[in-house]
Amino acid sequence: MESKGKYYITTAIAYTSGKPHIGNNYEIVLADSIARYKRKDGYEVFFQTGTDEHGQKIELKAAEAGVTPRQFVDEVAGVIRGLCDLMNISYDKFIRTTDAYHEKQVQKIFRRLYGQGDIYKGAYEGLYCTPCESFWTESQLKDGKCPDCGREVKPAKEEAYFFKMSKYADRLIDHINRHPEFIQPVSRKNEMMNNFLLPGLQDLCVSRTSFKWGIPVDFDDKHVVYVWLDALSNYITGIGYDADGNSTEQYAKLWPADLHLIGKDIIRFHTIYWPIFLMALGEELPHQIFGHPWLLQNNDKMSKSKGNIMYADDLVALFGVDAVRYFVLHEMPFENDGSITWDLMVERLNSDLANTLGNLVNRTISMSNKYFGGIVENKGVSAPVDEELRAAATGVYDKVAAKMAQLRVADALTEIFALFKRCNKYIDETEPWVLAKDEAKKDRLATVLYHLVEGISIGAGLLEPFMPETAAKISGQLCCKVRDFESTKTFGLYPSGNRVTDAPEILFARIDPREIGEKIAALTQKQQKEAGTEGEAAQEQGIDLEAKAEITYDDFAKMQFQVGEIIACEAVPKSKKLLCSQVRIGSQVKQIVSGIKAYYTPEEMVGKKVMVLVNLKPAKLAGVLSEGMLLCAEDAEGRLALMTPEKEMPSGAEIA
RNA sequence: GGCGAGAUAGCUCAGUUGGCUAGAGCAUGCGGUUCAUACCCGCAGUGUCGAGGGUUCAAAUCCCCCUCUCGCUACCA
Repeated sequence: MESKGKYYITTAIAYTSGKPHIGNNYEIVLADSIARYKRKDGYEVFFQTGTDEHGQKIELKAAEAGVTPRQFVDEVAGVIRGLCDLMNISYDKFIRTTDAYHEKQVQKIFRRLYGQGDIYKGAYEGLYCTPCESFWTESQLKDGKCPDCGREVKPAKEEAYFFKMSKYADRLIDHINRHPEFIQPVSRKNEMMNNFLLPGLQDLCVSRTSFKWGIPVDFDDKHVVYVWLDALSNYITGIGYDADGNSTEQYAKLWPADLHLIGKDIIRFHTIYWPIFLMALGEELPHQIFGHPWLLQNNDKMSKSKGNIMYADDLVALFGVDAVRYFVLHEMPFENDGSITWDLMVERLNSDLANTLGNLVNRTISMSNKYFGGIVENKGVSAPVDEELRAAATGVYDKVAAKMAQLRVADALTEIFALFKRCNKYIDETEPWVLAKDEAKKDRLATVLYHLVEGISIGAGLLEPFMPETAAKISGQLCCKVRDFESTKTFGLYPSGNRVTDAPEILFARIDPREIGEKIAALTQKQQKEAGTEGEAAQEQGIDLEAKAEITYDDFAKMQFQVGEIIACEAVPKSKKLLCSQVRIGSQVKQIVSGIKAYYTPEEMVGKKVMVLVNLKPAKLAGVLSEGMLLCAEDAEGRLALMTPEKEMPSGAEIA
């Protein structure tokens, strides 16, 4: 077949901090389907995926596990790659950000951007007062001087490198406006424009000194390269980019990427920072970035303590690879988050895979064996009903192509299944078992079965990119090759006189919801047990913060913490997140506004004893005066928990 | 607070530039059939198309306003 050109597709690389769940694997199945489809459609596809392996979080997790970061990421990257293989992902390249060629290029890229002035050395956390040994941000300064002692402050020694984002902002805005397809879905484009580009881009800090597990800046080895500059570069280093201008032929051929497939949470990095890095390097921008929605369970994020994490390997063990592929592809809408529940999955698999498709193949083959000893022969005795089947079958490719052009994979699948449904209907219309009773209609019967086999064969050919194993199984049972796309447009290519298998295997067994329910319950329990036992100790995902500058005891002593009792609380009108509390501290009552409405109702606030920062300068929030701060702990998802004394303490008690 | 998206049958959702009895799939009920994995085919539904107002010969579709969800974002002390 003549090549339609190259097609370079990537997924986001997976962070090697732990085993990914099905919500993460969804993306790679989607990418794989697109890659397989394009390949089969005549493109020279290059499909890259991989793992993102640097960062402080990994450094800490490795320490916790008592291994080196390298050992840790080797282990997790192996698990991730194993899941890819399990899901039958047809990647051409699996890149790891710890690969030597990648690290070397990232260093070169950094050096080059520094050399040309796009990256400059600055101070990360503002200004330093030497006598006080304190860092200050500009907003903290008093008349440009140390708010503490009133002396001059100097730029900090804790330096960092920054990238001049603003320099390229206009060009990027222009590019986005000229290429409406650049950011998909379009609603995301508006978010990026309105929230970041139009208000003015901040320069981005692109190095860290607070941890070591990263790619060192080669001319200043206190610093490691910021993980995003490192990670994003994989899209070019993986295909042979060289920052000194000696990029490979493969690079010349493949870049720019045709599609970066990513989750909606990292759209900002891919549609703003990445294009700007590329501009600075003088490289072309990728054609399209698609931020897909999430696969959620009951509109809930998956978590171990809820016991509702679905892992690809568990699902595959329960349902099989293609059933899982089918489910995630079919259930994912285009723009909104998709939901996944066990009930939904069982229902889908039973109705679409077992009933519509599996049973169709099974009944067809079984009739061929019963009536003709497995020989499928076109005797050419046609009837008007045949024409509809023929038209339906040969028209599916165009319909699928139209959907795929818009990356509407779920809709493409629906088109293919419409053909299988049409085949089932055809059986009803032609009633082979009636024909079989009449010797004179034997040739008509043969023709009908031939048409059916042909319809199934075409369907299988179209199904291959999405469910490769199933397509192979069907073709195996029909004893023919999996068809290419071109041959799905012609009806009657199944070799007449061919013999199908005499022992058809069940393609997809029906699932008994009760039986599967028990297995699921076992999985849930196992997860909760793990979360319960290990969760409190080492297994708990720790949270790491950017290290702040050291402070003295005097700094600490300046803050007045006391126990406060909430005596009244109400929501702040016109605000989404604020609660306004009246807090009794000793004999005085302060009004304090806090952004915790999402986690506490005003009713449950009342009566609580909480930790209050009392001597904070009052400020207005949403127009309401706030005279202090309620202290909260915050987890990785931003959930908040008020700090309360562990034993009963009177209001006003000092916390020190 | 700013910007944006959405609210359509029991469930998941489609509904192009306004047009005629508002659709699909699944689930439900009834009928048919028996080759097949208690499967397949047909029929039937029910819907104040979130509330209210307006433009129009005609609105789920355009305008205004309201309610509620959701996303991104903010110096939420």
